Amino acid sequence: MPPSPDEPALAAVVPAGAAAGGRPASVQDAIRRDIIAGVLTPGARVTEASLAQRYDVSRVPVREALRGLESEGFIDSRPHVGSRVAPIPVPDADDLFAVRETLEVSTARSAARRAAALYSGDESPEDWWRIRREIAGLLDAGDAHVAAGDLDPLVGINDQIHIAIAELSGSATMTRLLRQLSWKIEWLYAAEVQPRGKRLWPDHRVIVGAIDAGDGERAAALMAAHVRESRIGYLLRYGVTTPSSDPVVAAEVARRRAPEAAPDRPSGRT
Amino acid sequence: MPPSPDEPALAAVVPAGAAAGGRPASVQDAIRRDIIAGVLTPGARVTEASLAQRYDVSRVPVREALRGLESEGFIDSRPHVGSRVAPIPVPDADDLFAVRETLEVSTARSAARRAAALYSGDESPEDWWRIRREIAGLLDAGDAHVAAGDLDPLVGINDQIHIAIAELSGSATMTRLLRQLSWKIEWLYAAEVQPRGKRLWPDHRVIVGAIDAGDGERAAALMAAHVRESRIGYLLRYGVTTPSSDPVVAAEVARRRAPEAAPDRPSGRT
DNA sequence: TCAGGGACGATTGCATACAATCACTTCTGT
DNA sequence: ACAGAAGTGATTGTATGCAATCGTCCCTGA
Repeated sequence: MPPSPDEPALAAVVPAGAAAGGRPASVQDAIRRDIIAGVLTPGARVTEASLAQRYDVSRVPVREALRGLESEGFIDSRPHVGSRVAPIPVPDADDLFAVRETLEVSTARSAARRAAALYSGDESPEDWWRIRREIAGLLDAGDAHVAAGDLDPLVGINDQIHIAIAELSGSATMTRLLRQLSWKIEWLYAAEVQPRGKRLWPDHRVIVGAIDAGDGERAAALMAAHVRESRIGYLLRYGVTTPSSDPVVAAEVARRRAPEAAPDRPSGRT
Repeated sequence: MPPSPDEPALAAVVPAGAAAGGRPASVQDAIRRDIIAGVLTPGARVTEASLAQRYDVSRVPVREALRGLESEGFIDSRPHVGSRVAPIPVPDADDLFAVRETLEVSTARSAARRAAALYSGDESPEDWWRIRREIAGLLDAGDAHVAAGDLDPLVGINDQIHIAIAELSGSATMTRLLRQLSWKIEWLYAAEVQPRGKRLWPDHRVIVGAIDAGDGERAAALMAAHVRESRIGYLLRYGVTTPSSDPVVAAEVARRRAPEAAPDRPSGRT
């Protein structure tokens, strides 16, 4: 049961970052976005003064932003010395995906259970439909981009859908953790050169469908397969040599890597 | 192979929090500690001025601390209005333990693998032995407390051991995530009235032994069983009614709850 | 008696100014 | 020529002061 699509769908793509909100959180978001986007490269020295000038604020909001980014792992800073952009956590990629799998499976299951409770009239949270509409808009926006062959925005939209599903689960704690994790994983993707495939995109509608149906176990299973697939895809494309901590994932990576070089590539090169 | 125990072992218990370090992070740590300890109760209004007076600093460090605590989920704050201590995430308990399980299994495995690489002479990180000594001290300290029947400090020591194992894994990202998770779980325990059992304490030496032996899969399996057991224990003691998202855990909770009321209690009360 | 509007108090958000600390350079002595 | 130490510049850490914003109380009017 899709919600009323009378809201402007594409608008949901923009406000995720919250650019000029006047709050220091926006400075933190802005810096983080620049780090993830590669504008601020790992190892680069960042002084409070330069950031203050760059984002046209005083040093105070910059300081608060830097502290937050430090606790998120994007900034390494030493007292009285200064701050640097942290290295991209490529060695942690497999583990990050593993944690994400656990998190998202939980949130998908909870979201579906909450949907079931909603339809049976047990509770009617006001946020539900707003988030549900936002997801509908994101799905449509992603479809449009896929149809247009413009795959770059898909990474961000993808993350927003997953976070919105977490919000649907009603757990602020899980949503917060997942958001942090998504930033890290987005950063990982930024370190990669090859474009991401669009093969996994249709999964989202199926997962949201399971949530709408209130089928917790199905939503969980679908989400598990979805995240696992993206994990395998990342490990394959990035050419991570150390085997995954998950035996199933490791085996699948090995299997796909072994027989023919690259199915996508025209001429296989051993 | 236990490391040289010539260092002051008990000293490792104290500096984990880092009380008066002069840095704003210490203010953040102090406030978080008070929240977890229950000094600042959930829902309590906290103004920057009152906190500044309480910790004898200016409003600026307090502001930075509040921002950090907000992104960690300990503080809910609204712009221009104020901040409150967030509610204890009891509904997320099962999920938090699930994520912790994934995280810790990964860190234990990585730590053991790194130990194996260390013994084969591939690399010799300088931090390794320092952390390994710290763990040894924590294990001894915990043993002493257990022998003395003083179980209260065990919760903190327990967390420190798990975090130290994460540090042993060499992944700053995983360590950071786990630290955040540990704070949350410690907070959950603070909401509980019954004392924690000491039954799981001996597990730690076995896990560390597997790490020392460089046996990654054994360390991972042991850690999985250990965290799962603490998860079951929490769900049982706290009387969480909704079944765990993990079928195995849910079944075990149901099984132990069904037959006799409470094996620990002298006179079972249905 | 109750609804609506305006003013006040309190608190946050921000910018500026100053003190403390560290890294680097340069100077001196052997 | 080289080692060590003091000075200097830059950057962070903190305090104070002011402006913007929100919640609340009270006042006015019907």
